[in-house]
Amino acid sequence: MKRVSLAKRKTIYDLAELAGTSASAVSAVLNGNWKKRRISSQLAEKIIRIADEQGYAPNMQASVLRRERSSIIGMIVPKYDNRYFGSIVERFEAMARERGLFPIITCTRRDPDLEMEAARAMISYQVDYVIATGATDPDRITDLCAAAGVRTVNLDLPGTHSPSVISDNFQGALELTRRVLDNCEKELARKAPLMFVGGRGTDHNTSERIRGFRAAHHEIGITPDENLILACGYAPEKAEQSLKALAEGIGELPHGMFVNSTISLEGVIRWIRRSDHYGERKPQIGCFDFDPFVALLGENIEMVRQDVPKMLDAIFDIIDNGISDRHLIEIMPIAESMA
Amino acid sequence: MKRVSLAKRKTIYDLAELAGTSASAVSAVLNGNWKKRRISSQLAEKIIRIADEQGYAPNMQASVLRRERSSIIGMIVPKYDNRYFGSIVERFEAMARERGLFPIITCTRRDPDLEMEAARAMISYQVDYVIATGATDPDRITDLCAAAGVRTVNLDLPGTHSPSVISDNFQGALELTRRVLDNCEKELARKAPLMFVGGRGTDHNTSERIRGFRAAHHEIGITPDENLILACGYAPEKAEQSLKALAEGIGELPHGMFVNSTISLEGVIRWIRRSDHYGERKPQIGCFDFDPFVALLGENIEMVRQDVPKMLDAIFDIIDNGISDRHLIEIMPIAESMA
DNA sequence: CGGGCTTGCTCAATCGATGAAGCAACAATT
DNA sequence: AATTGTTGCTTCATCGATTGAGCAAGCCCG
Repeated sequence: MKRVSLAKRKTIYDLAELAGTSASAVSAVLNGNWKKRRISSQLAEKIIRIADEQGYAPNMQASVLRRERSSIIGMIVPKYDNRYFGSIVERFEAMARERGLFPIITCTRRDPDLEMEAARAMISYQVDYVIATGATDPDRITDLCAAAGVRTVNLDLPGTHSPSVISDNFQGALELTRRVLDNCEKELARKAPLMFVGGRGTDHNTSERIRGFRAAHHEIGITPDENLILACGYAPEKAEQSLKALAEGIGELPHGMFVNSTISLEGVIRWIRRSDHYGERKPQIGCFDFDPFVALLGENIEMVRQDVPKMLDAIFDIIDNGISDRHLIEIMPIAESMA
Repeated sequence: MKRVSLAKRKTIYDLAELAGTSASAVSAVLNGNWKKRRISSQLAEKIIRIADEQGYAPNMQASVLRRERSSIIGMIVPKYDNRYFGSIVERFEAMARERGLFPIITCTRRDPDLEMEAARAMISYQVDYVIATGATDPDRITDLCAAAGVRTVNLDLPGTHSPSVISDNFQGALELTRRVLDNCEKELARKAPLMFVGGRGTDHNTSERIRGFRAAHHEIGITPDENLILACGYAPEKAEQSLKALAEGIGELPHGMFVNSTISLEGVIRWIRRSDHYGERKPQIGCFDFDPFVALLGENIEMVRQDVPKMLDAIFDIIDNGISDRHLIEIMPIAESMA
């Protein structure tokens, strides 16, 4: 394979020579702090013109190496396979760029080792901040980063060693469960406990949502059935298998269910279709997370949408103000009414 | 806000001092090329132990500054709001990491200016390669990068100044249209032309898909109706509006349609629900792109899934082998049968 | 006309990692 | 004993941008 000889990149020294001036003048001008350095506006204009003509792009490695701060900000994210994380990443990027920060994002597929490796890589690239989103062990990440002098914030799943921004899982689940219970009662003309499907029983979000799920039952005077709580993981297959096993075990399933994520919902809907357990009379569903296609799936599905804009406002509030108290900010999710 | 005094990061000089050796020995050992540099394995072990104890993380900015290659690879992507781009990004990251490359991803929201700005930023970070995915103007990106000695490959949408990997849009659309035509014929007991909804008439993919759409009509001896081809952009709202306008214009719409992306499909389904144009008898739909929830939406929807694994294999084949001929690789998408 | 101030620059050290060149110590060979 | 070779390091220049220190020229003031 022939390697095309590629253009040598221009440096401030090249520009300095072309402008008949010094590299430090060029640097000062292109940084925008030439007023402080008392460079004449004539020289400044000339340098800017030449830089433009030459298509100059600064070498950020050199710049970052020399500076105190890198202005690089890292985000760790579990998956790109749903709208929730997709919108988090998209908005994060935009907000970082607005602030003159360069975002670096890494997808760790809920793998604790990959999370640590990603954090280490980010440290090596001198990030100023790491946002750990939905991390399996946020505190390990925080500790690793802290040792390198890198601040962290947790998003979606909370940690105890750095500030965290999460959804108000209890209130959100309470409200969502209320709606599903209500829909069921209207349809069946009696009160009955629901199922809970998906998520990891060990993670904060799932346990808070289960707490809200229980509370909504108690509110209307019924006792949730512990056997109907299936925190079987997030994967669609897991949800499908758990429902299958439960149906085989107890015969008829409840007419309503709380599903812990769109990803789990995928498995739930598939099982409903395949097994035809419910026949014509579709169960009432509440999904903790929003997807536009789910909204189109039928009128029997309620959703809450986690408030990504507010969550990221809170994240950048923490970052912009250099807050490091280890507190928890909970953002109320939004109930989505069917179109 | 009190600023916690943060740990000073360890450098190879710190490690050298601790090990009673020189920085270059430390560098050689931690790079793994200490055999070439004839460092004794005793010293190597000692240095590795100390680096471990100290939680040393190399400064990649310094490293990249010094090296010839950065081993950073950039990807530009339009959106994170669908499974197609989500899986592209997720797989790209994994494959880059497998090769010891550090991936940097930027979402440009189909904004040509943002695309250029993102490319410039990547050049500043000394990326070795840029993958321009679904770029509105891939050739401008290629030219900008080429001027800085950065190679590019196009993904999803082709360019003419660098190699491109895209779906076989013609064949994919041909096959998808065949299926929908066939489904329609079975239902109506007669042949009739379909609608085409979504995409930009100016982009290569859309025009190729329209060509396939037309070819499938001709194959069964009917003429596609040019008035039924609505390349109205990708946004759901656009699709919804176009359908509304068309329905008002011509009265009854065809019983089948080709939808150019899941994002457009969102608007299509919403319009079908809201307008109740089709009543009980749902239209036959073919969607160029896959989404698991769409698969659950009903039996009247056919989809083709673009073959992301094969596309990325082709991309990395080009990268690994340093190919720069400006050729076009077309990957056949996969027909998804309903569950 | 000399001292002090301002303006408008340049010089040179620095950030941390890398690797070519060099050097000391010892072994092997003639 | 002198030469050559090998082993196992160290030294130092370098990558490109940044920035404190410094310096020359011009101006003002008493």
